[in-house]
Amino acid sequence: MGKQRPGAGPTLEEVAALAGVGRGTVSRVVNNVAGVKESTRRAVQRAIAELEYVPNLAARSLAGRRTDAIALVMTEPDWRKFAEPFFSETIRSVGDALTDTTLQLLLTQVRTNGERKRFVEYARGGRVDGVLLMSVHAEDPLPDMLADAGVPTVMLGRRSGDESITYVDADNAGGARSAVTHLLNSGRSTIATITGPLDMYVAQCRLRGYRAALDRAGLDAQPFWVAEGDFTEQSGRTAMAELIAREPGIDAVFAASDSMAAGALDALRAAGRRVPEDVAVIGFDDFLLAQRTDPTLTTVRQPLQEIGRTMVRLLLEEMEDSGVAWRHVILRTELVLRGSA
Amino acid sequence: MGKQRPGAGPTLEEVAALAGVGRGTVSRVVNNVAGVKESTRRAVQRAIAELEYVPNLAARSLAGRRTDAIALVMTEPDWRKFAEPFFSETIRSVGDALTDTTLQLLLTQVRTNGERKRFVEYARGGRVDGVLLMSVHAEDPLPDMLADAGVPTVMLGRRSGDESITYVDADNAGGARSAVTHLLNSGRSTIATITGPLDMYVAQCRLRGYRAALDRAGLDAQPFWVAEGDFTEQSGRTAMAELIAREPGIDAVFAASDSMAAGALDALRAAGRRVPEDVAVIGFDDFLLAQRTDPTLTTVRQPLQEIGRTMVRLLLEEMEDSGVAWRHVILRTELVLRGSA
DNA sequence: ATGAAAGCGCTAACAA
DNA sequence: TTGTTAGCGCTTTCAT
Repeated sequence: MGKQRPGAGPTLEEVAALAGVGRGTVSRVVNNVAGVKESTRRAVQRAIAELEYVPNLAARSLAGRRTDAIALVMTEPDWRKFAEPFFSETIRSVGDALTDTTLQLLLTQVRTNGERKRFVEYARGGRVDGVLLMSVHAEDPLPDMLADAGVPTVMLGRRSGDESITYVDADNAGGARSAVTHLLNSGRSTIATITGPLDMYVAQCRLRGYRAALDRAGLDAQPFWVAEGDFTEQSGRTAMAELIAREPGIDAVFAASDSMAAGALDALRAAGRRVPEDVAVIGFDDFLLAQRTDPTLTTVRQPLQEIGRTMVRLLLEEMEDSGVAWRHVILRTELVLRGSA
Repeated sequence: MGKQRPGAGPTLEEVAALAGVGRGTVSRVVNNVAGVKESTRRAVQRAIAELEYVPNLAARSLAGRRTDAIALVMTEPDWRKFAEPFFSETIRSVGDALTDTTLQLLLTQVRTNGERKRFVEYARGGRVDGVLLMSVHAEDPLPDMLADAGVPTVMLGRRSGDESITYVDADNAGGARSAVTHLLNSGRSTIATITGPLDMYVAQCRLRGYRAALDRAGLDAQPFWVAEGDFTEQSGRTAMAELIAREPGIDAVFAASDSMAAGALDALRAAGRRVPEDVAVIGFDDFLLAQRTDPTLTTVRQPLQEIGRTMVRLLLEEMEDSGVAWRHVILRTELVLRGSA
């Protein structure tokens, strides 16, 4: 049945003995440090293979260096959201960005305060070299707890306009503005919006962009053109139904996520509206559409692949020389026309 | 900007000095070991608070005991599946089962062989006390690698009928049988099935159950009544379209996941079939429907909450006294009638 | 009830 | 190029 407990395996010392060298040499071989005669290296490797030696990671990180692990944290109290494509896509892009490294990616869900506390102890305890945060709500104290503990931290998105932690974000206001401007240019004038949860800065920004575009066109955004969702498809359906009830003359909708856009589309069709003839719909990319049969929705596309890469890069830099100032990176979005707007 | 690196915090020794006690005593207080005078305990706690002491987890696990962390691994090469509700539900149920413990749950995605290797080193290196595996394909060597390394391991589902690793599974064959029997009892006779990927034992079992029910009724399962999907909604749509083309007379469908059932429903409606009047549909619960507006599909329900609890319980036991024989637990399923069958 | 001391297995600085 | 050694911060006997 294998060994008793992990940690019951052979040690560096036993390998050294078998290979007839000192422990230092074995350590050098294991860590690929230059300056070991090729023949000795070979002998050590043979001993390692023979004993099926695996370094004890606790000892390694205690002795000084890296942990070789980083955590990607989902601070989302609503478990249903874990199934949103935005999460799986983000996880994937971060995983991809890590393929060339030896870093182990650990995902963690933080829903309750108990889990928050447990995770902070885990991170402060030095079990990870750095932390990536996604989907952070405005009032979440986790980023500051981590920063105060000196744990290198990078967020995907920000909690407010005045953020003192390194983050990577998409140009949400700009993306929303370009979407709505596009709708205006196509001759639409009664343009509703379905926002994300307004306790999230990302949702506020997209709403701001929507308003800015209308403003610039000399139009007043009517309060009853705005309905709040929570980024899920279901909430898009509900919000759209409400909007139609309030203002039957709507001829365009900007949804702050494309899950919500898909929901809105459902609701519009259920109400007998033709899309895009009667109503044009634009969503903000959260990658749902890539998985759907009907990829006709126009979307504001976030460069998620690049967001993942950038987060990892910033985190590695912060791990390298911690204490440096935080940095903010805003990535451009792109309007992808696919026929429904 | 906080401390330099994690691990730069105060040590046990400094706490001991400040509290005027020995290191052993501080250790006892931190670990809630009985046999410390109440006044001393208080003094130590004050010192801990004062210095904001957090134990170094690497040192702790090196010095002997637990790691206080377990990993939940998704061995799924197809990243799209991460968005399936089955995963988020499983994660949630395991997380819930862990609330009363001090164990940190780490999620890990293992898609490539590189990631597999990296994770095995992580686990063998003693960074987790145990591993939970979900969605394991038949040919995946990961479970054996972990077992050989002596890492306590529990799987959700099994890779074959002859599994030598502890697992928890639903009664897949039985659930499928009861579903199809129900359809037969309702007077249906041309019953198709959409299977999961047949390289997964779970899919084979559900197919076997389907066949068994037809057999028992004296019916022959026609080969062209069977179409293979991959558990996703999209694959359900495709498979259903194919089935209709092959056999227009289908009056019932058993889908091996309810994501696929939902897709099948779509395809049926698109083809002008009325559900359940013309065709009855039953899915195997993967929890998609809980999130949908139209919860009318009849499903075979797996007790996922209990599956999560059971996996955690078995893992804890295995961590306790490792080396014990493996155990298999099969949980009963339940047919939940909701109107479409 | 508490202090002292011996490691846990490794890395890194220092010698040789 | 390689061996030796001093810790890393904690748990855990063993005395006291």
